[in-house]
This record gives sequence, C-alpha cells and structure tokens, in this order.
Amino acid sequence: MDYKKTLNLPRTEFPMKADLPRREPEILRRWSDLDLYGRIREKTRGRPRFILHDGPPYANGHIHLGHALNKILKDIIVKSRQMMGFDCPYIPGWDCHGLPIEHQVDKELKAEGVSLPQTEVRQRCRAYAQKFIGIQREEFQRLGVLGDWQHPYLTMAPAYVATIIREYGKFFLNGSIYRSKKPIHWCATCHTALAEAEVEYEEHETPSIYVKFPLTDPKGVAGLDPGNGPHFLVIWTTTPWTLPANLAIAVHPHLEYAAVRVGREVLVVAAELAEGLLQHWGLKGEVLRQWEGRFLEGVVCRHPWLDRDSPVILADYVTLSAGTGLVHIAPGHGQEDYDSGLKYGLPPYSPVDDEGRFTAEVPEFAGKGVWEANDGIIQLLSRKGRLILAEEATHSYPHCWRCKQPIIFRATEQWFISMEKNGLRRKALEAIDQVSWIPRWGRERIYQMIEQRPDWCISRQRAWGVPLVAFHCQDCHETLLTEEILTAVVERAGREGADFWFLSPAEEILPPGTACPRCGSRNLAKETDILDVWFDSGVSFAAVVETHPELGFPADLYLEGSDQHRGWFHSSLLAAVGTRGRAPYKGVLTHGFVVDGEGRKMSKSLGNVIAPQEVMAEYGAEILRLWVTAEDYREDVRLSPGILKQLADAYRRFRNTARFMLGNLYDFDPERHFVPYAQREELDRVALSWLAQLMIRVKRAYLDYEFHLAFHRLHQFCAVEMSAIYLDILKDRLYISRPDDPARRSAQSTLYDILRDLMRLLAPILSFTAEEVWGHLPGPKPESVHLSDFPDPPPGFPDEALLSKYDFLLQVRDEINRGLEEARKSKLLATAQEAKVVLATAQEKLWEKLASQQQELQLLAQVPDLQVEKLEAGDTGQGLEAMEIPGLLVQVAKAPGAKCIRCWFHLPSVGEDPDHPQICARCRRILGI
RNA sequence: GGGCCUAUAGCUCAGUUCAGGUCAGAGCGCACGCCUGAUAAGCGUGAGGUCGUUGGUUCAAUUCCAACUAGGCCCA
Repeated sequence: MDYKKTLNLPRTEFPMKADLPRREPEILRRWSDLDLYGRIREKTRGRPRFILHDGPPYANGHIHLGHALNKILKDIIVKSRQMMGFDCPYIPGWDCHGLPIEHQVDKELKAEGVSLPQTEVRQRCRAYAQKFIGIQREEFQRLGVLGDWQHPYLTMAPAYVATIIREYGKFFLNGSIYRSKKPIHWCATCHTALAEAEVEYEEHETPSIYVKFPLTDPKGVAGLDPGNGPHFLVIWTTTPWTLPANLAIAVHPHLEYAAVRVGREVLVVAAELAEGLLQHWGLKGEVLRQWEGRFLEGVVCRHPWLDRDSPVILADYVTLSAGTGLVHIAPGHGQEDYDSGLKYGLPPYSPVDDEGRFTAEVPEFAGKGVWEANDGIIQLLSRKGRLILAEEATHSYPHCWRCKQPIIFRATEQWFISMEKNGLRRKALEAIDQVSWIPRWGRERIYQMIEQRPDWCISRQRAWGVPLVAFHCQDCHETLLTEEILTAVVERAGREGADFWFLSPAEEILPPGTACPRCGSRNLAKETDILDVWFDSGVSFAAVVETHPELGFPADLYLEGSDQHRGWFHSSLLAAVGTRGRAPYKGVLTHGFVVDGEGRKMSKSLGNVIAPQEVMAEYGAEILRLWVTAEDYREDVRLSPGILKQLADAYRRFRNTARFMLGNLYDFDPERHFVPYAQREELDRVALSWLAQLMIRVKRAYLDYEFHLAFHRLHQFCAVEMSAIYLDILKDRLYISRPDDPARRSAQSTLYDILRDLMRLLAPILSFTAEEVWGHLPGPKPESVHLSDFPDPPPGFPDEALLSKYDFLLQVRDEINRGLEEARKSKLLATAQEAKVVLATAQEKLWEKLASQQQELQLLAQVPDLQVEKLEAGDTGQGLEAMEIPGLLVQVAKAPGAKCIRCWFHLPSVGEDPDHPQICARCRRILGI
C-alpha cells in the first residue's frame, strides 16, 4: 500500500517564485479594472478623515529613489490609516513652473538655434512639464501607490494659477508686500537676471587691491587718535568697481584688530595678519594697540574719494583666510553685504545700469562699463593716496551659463513679503508650536529658520511662472493693484490660465477706466516679473486642500524629506499663516535622504547611484516597498546591492510562509469547517495569542509611523513563531490526521485566521503580494485585501497565562534541541522523530513542572518518546547540561522500535500488525485498519 | 564657516517616550550539520560587537556632558 497517498500533503497554485516584475503589472491592471481607489472611497465614506496632503514633486526627469521613498511612505500611511478606520483620500500633485524646466527648454531652443517670444517659451515649458507628469505618474503608480491619479493637482492648471494669484493678492491687499532693491546675479551681456543654477564658477583674473579708508571719528575708542597722525582702516577687494557703492566696513566681532604705526600713518588690520601684510606691502611698522572687533563698531571712516561716510559694522562672515580682516561692504553688490545692510539700515545702493555701466550717480565713471572702470578706479585711488598695493589675482568667479562672460552682483527692484509688517514672523513662530513635528527636532530646525530668515523675495525675472500681478503708472511710478483688478485677473486666469497676462496689453486686462490713483494717468504698465515657485506650491493648501470636496483645511499631515524645512514646509507655513493665521498642517513628518551602503550620498561621480526602475525590473516594486519599510526613514536611508539581496531574502520568507499556509488550506472551507476558538487545540491558541500580540504591536507601529518596527515584528513572526515553531510542529497534525479530524480542522482554522490577518497587517507594505495571497485565500472576503480593515484579536486573546506557560516550555524545547544537535553530531541519530528524550533533574519543583507538562513538551519537541525523570539529590546524572535552565539534564537516545513509513516517527508499535508491518498503531487507527 | 541630525555585531534594526547600574539583544547573512512530505524550500546548532574616537561627571555610562572623526540635509 502506498501510504503516502493517505497523507494530506500541502497543495497550492500559489507559486513559490514571485516573478514580481511580471506579476505586479497584472495586479495593477486588476486594481485599475476594479477601480480600487474609487471602491475604497465608497467604502470609507463617512468615516473620520485623515488627510495626507501630497507635496508636489517637480515635473522634471524620471523618478529617483528619493521619490520612491517619499511616495511609498505616503502610500503606507494612507493604506494603514484607512485600514485603521479612517477615510484617507490621496490626491497627488506636481510642481510645474520654475527655472529647471525653463532652463531645459532654453537649452533645447539654444540647440535648435531659435529664439521664441515669452508665450511660446511658456508653451514649450508647459508641454515639457506635461510630458514628465505623464512619465512620473506611470512610475509612481508602478510602485503600487494608490491615489486619484486621474485627477492630480498641477500648479500650472488654470484653477491652481488663479488660486496662486488670489493668495498673492491677499498678501498684497493686507499691505505685506513691498518693493525694494536687492542684489541679484546679473549678466550685463545678456541683460538678464540669473538664478544660482545658471551661474557657473570659473577661474577669472581680476585686480586685487588694498585700499585705505581714512578714519574720521574714532567714537572714543582708546588708541584711535587721528591727532596722532592720520589713521586708516585697510580693506582688500578684487572688485574695485564696487567701491563707488561702498557704504561700510565690516569687522568680525571676536577677531583681534591691531593699530600699526607705519611712518607717520596708523593702519588698522587684523592683528594676526598684520605682520604678513606689512611684509607683502614692503612696509615696516609696529603694533601700537589691539582691540577685539566688537569695540570698533560705529567707528566712522571716510570713503576713499567720495564725500561720504563709511561706518564700521560687525559681521560674522569676516574671516582671516584672505585680505586684511576688514571687509568693504557694498550692500547693492553682494549677498552678505546686503544682509549686513539690512541689519544696519544701509540701502542696497547700486549705481550700475542694465548694461553693466555706471550711472550718472558716479560722475567720474558714468557710462563706463564696470570692468573697464576698474583701472580708472585704481588710478583714482592711487592719485588720492588711498592705494597701498594693486596686483592681479586669479580666483573662482561667477560666469553666465549662457554667454560664459563674468557676471556682476547688482541690486534691482524686487518684490518682498515682509516678515514684520503684519507680524508674519511672530505668528509663524507661534504656529510652529501648534504643529506636531516628527521627529521632534524638525521643530528646532524650522523655528530657527523662520526666526532668522529675511523678508521673502517673491519676484523672479523669468518666463515660466505665474505673473506677479501689479501695474505701474508710467507717469508717476506709482504701483497699482486693487481688489477689483485682482478679481478680474483671478477670474480670467481661472478660465484660461496665465498666458493672457503676457499677451494682452495692460488696458485689456484692467477694468475699463482704471486710472492711476495718484496722478490720474491712464498710462499703466504691467509688471513683468513672475512669482517665486515656492509661492506656487506654498499655497497648495488653498488650491487643493481647501477646494477639494474630499479634503479639508488644515491637513493632518505633510510628509517630505528633511530639506523641505526650508522648502515646502516653510513656504506653506508662511503662506497659510499670512492668510489664514495658522499652519496648514497639524503634523509634519520628515524622512532622511537615500545614501549608499556606506552612508554616502548617491551621485553620478561616485558611481553609486541605484535607479528605482532598475530595482523594479530586477526585483519588483515590492522589494522597494520592503526597503522603505525595513529602514528607519527618520535617518538617512541606505541602499546597496547587498541590502537589496537581504530584502529579497526577507521577501521570500514572507512569501513562503504564506505559501505553506495556503498549501494546507486546500481542503478547508471556513464556512463549513471553522472551529470555534474555545474548541481549538492548545497549541493553536498559543499561535493565536502570538498573532494577537503581533496585531497589537504592528498596529501600534503603524499608528506611530514606525514602520521598521512593524517590518521586524512581522518578519520575526513569520520566521520564528510560525516557521520555526508553530508550522514545523503542525506538520504532523496536518499531514497525518484524517482530513476531517477536529484537531486538523482546528489547525486549519488557525492557519486561516493567521494567514488572513497576517495579510491584512502586511497589506500596506507588501501591497502586491498580500493581494496575491488574498486571491488564494478560501472563504468569503472582500474583493481586495485593500478593501479590508486591520484585524482585531478575538475575545480572550492574547491569552497571557498560556503565553507565559509556553515561554517556559519553549525554553525547554531549546534545551532539547541542543541535546538533539549533540546526538546528530555524534551520528546517534538524524531527526527528532527517531529520538527518545529524557529530561532529568534533581530539583523537586522543576521536576514537577516538567512532569506535569510532559505531553506538551513531547508535542513541542516532536519526538516519539519523552520522559521526565527525578534524580536523587547529589546524583549528577548523565546527559547535556541545560544552558538556561539550571539543574536540568537533557538525555538523548535512539527511540525504541522502527520508523513508521507513514508518519516517520520511530515507535515500538511498528511491525505489530503483520498486515501492515511498516506503520505504527496511530497510523493504523487513522486509516481504520 | 553656521544651523539641524546621525554613528549598537557583515547587514537591517531593538535596547522600556530626556528619569545611567542582569542591555549587550533579535532577525537576516555567514559557518557547520540535518531533512528531502514547504524543496531554486524547511529545521537545528554555532561563531560574530572595547555599543564611532577621546576626555569629563558619577560608586557605576552604550545610555548624561564636551571635544573630535566620519557621514547626511539646509544655509553661507
């Protein structure tokens, strides 16, 4: 007789090999056919909402791992929250305007050798953005991210653009917006402002000069006495042309400065540099006195040739790495100079025109180009006796990306949102403390930024963006913008987008009859600047969260990389506080950056870049999802080929555990065979208790956004509690028993419970595989695992008493395993099923405990014979000493009898029945023979 | 240069939410072995860490403080 045919061995169609790159797209199609996102919306309608508002990625290029990390995290949050009982609509979006796209289009146009009018450039930019929105949308969906992909929000959509202008208008009308000069990169050849990204740094030869500023008012600083010979503060610069705009001299508050007598004169330079400088200049001198820089604040000098004062100010950015330790400050010609100017009330004076030529404000050089004027300035300084030394120096200097010419820093009119006028800074700081920042240090980071940031410069001199709506009176230069005008512009933008602003003349945009309120002129011109793109995305709460019927202000959560403390979290906060008086989010969660296996950033030059598309093609999106889950995303997230391999191993463990369970459910129908919990076998109730513990911990981890803890718990559950213990022990009961044996049905009911609940717990992470398993799960169930909710433990679970009982029993099992391993090593036996185990102890209490649980222990050890023996006091006994249980000896011997070829246990009953000499009594009973 | 952050076995993480003294753990991987009725699977045993470095506080520090080193983000 072929006894093997009488066994209930596992059977399943569920393949061991995942073949994810092929299978995932099929599952995606199924979700799409099912309209899974729509079905979830229906199912969760009316529940409390949890709104994760998507931060828009930039519509440029294919997605990289950072995108994958971000979107998968969002997806896990959305899926887990809806399984917790929330309604979680997810509306993805894209950031469409801005320089990178315009830059790309510029490059294309340059390559094609064409020059297009602004509206056509904008058209090209729009098409470019649209193309990448399509690409990224596919790639995001491929990751298994569920959302309203058919109706994403786009910052270039007319309705969105209208909102941008409307929100801008709120700032304008409440008086927060003002116009002022600020230095920007300017290419005098191309007549255009340049963004940082358009600036290339190259070696450039410039003059390098040391200039004396005569001291006029020592402000009582002891040791500075012009009566004691003329005193000079000495600065160094490589841009002589900025000297006409000099308004101050900066020193470092904590560096030492020295007064050095050189002949009749006294020169002030950094003390540490004094000797070297004198040598360099070929001068001799002696130090008279030293001060810390902070004591010099307020001391007044004269401009080297102009009839103007130049006071000493303090600045932390002053260094000793070059120059004299005193820095010439021209607030109209440098970023730091400008910042200092703001602090000390110095205007961003910049007497240079669009062509890079001096204006009439500088009579000596009016009409001369700044580079050309350098020599004249040096000569002038020399004539006036203000020059110590002039030489040439080569250093890194910004150049225009387009014409490759050196550029200048020049103050131009820009638009700002004031941080102070309406208390924006104060209100934003207060709003920060109403928000839950995860991790907590996010609060510090953004708080300090808001505390220190200058006014928000919202204007850009570019083509691809939303117009900064304002009009200028051509006659009296009054700026004009009223609620009426705004309403008209917003209304029109909402219908047709913003292109009309660039196409239509001012009078066509303005309501009929609009005149300058100051001079009555009808000669009005449009502003040509566009808005900073951070304003675009910053008002997404107004364009999306407030307007979308499924959403609602404020959002529960914003989730982005930690760089967005300066980016989107920041601009959104200011935009919402400035117009709504509160933060647009209740919580902000940040993740770290993707780095390689050594913790270094991924870069082309290091050659350590991994593309998500490659991972998906080789392993599947599921492995990326597992990666996102396994790593603690609050820190930098590492990825390397080795880590991928490890994740693939972990994946296989999940998959095979599920497969084994499915294989043993082939003849189980929960509607007919389900065994009530009270009637389950004890070991099954233990397994259910483990499952209950798992549910509690995993749900807790989801709630706290600690997905890596969920991953580790789930993995451990599959590898240890299930595979190594429960499932291994269960094989005997499942395979050997009669199919409808209540004990077997109890096991199957438990496997069914565990598999069903395990898949629900895994669904936010292994969205594809949980779905695939779900499809094979017997019994009634929702059409998709994603249409189910997280499980709750049945009443009475976890059974703590049972768990603590088994804590001990499993510890004994470990000791038995050690004994069996010894026996294997000595070739006494190979498997547990041929072992006789004797647990011996001289300790009364331990003996009682073991003896009373002999049956449980034999089951756990899966041995055919297990005895508990009491040793006499002082009897050292034979066998292996237990490691964790003092006083316990484990003796292993060959079990008596022969191997039953049906159940593989070695038993004396084998051979007792001459008709069936190869099987044991239990098997004969089961077979009814 | 400034702000914020990170640093536990080869890898991924725990280490009782800012309260120092059985906290040095887990899983994976690895090595060795077993099974061949989860089989491109499964089981068992085992070897791996001066908790980044150096100081300091303390009777006692992976856990507190400082500096340093390496790395990350954002500024300059």
